[in-house]
Amino acid sequence: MTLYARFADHIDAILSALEAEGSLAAGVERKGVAVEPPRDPSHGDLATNAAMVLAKKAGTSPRALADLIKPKLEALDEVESVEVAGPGFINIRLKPDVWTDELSAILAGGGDYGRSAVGAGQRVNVEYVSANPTGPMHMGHCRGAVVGDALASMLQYAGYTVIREYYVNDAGGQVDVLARSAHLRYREALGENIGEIPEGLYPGDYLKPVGEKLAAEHKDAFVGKPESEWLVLFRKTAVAAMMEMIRADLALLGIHHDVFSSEAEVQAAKKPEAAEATLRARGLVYDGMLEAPKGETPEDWEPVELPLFRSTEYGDDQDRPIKKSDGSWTYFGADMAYHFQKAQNADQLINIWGADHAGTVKRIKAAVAALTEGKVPFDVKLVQMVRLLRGGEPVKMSKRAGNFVTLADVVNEVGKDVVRFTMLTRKADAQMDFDFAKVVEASKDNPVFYVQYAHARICSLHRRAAEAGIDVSGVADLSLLDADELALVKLGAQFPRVVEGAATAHEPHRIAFYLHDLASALHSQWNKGNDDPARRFLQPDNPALTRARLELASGIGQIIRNGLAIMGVKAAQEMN
RNA sequence: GCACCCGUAGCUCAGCUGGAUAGAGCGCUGCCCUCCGAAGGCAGAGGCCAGAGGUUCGAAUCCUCUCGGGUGCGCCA
Repeated sequence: MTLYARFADHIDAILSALEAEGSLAAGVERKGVAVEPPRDPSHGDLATNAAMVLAKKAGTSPRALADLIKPKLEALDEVESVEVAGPGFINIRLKPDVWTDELSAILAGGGDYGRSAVGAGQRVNVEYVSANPTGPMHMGHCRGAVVGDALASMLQYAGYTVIREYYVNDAGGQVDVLARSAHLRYREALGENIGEIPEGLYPGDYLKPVGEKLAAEHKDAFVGKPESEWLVLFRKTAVAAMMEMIRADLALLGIHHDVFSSEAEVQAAKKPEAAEATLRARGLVYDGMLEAPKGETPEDWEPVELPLFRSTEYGDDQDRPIKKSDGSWTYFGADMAYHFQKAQNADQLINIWGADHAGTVKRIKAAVAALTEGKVPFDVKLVQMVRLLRGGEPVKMSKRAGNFVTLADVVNEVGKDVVRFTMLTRKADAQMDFDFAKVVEASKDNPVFYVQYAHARICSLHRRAAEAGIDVSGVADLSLLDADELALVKLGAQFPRVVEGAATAHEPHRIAFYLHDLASALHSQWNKGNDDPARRFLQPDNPALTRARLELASGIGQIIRNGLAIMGVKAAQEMN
């Protein structure tokens, strides 16, 4: 239980006591009452808005209610002083030993400090990456991969049971193109001169091994044969090869999914039919005319009758077709069934999608709401584009030539940890620049470096203490820590709160920003030692003080490690 | 035409699901730096949170409208 949760309970108990005494109207709704660290530390350690939130409903004034709460808070062991301020805030200052105890709790908790039970074991399905199996991962996929993976880890840390899932789009036209491209490479492997790769097929060299494999296994059995004889086989083989490649690329980033779901299997299992039947029975699927798109109507527009899902019922702009005029499922028709399948095995769904799919969010949300009757919360996080730069200049890419920047290239150049951290230094829905030169820069304006450096400094302290022969054995007397040092503990003590907030908001970037703040505070404390040697962590003449300060450093280091672990980044022991 | 995302310091961005005097880095100005670990430190200037209404004890945050940017918009995936 966090400090904040503990005080929320205290406040709750105090309000109940006031009700029992008759000094507060009974049964007042307490929603909205919060205990938070005040923005300005001079206001104290904790603040509650209880008096302001409840005053009106209780028919009293905020100050009057605050004055009733104040003495009861003052009576608590942990509380040093209480002030009523501003419009009715109650500011609480805690005794120093609350913070030294918290430091002990950090050290005792170790890698588990900051874990939380807010998730209460709820099953959350996080679907991310889901890149089409038509080639290697490129940088366009990278951010979603990292955000999704960090989000999944963070949810686990916050007490959710997480399913990491990848949806393999192996049923559409694109994988047919892949199969044809593979057939070309197959003929090439058999010695045929295939010349230029025709427009519309995948030109990448990565299909050569697939062609070679097919040639070795089937000799010339499918040369000059109609598609109907080989398409299914070639598609299957090529998709499997692509997925193997994609998994390897993801492994470079430390990403491993629990479940790979195949669109083709969803269709083969007749899931779309089942979803359609369910919705038809409730009048949510009907056969109707698709409206022409608004704005400029295309000249070749022809109204056709199709089975439509009544997504307008759930706020979409238009009802959406679930089948094409040839009777096959639309992407949406299958995706709807797929989400229904996920929802049957989870209490909550999260999708990480590229921002280019923003236009389809409403319909899939509508589908999930309809199929689960609103019982399964479903969040779609849109991840914005990453602009690749090198020294401020945009990196040139041409899709046609197939020379896009691959994820593997980037990871090999700057390293997994740098990629992962950098991808989390911005809100997911904000655009981001990724500059090869800047992300590896050893300077203060590179948050990756700044956080790692703080951790490395902490590690070095322990090495230095040993080298200097300072005796740091025995139990540390944490009461030797001064106010500035305790301020560092206070910031560290916010970690559990940050994790909970970030987890419930599905915003892993908050961990990165928090770690930057924490690192900044550590560096700042460190720098005080430059002007005043008495404030350095290592005090050769004072082993007891050194011991206490090393504990402080260890605690901060632990939190940095825990935060980095959520992000999937390894903490550096030293900088090179 | 419609929908979605966005508009916060000169620049790049945070802002803890509605809290007190709106923050950080870069850049700028002025001092300081042979320091436990170089890859700097401290301080200062800089804002009508795009604009206008509304909701309430209280709004950068929620609602409506306007302006300005980005993206998407047929049975594609």
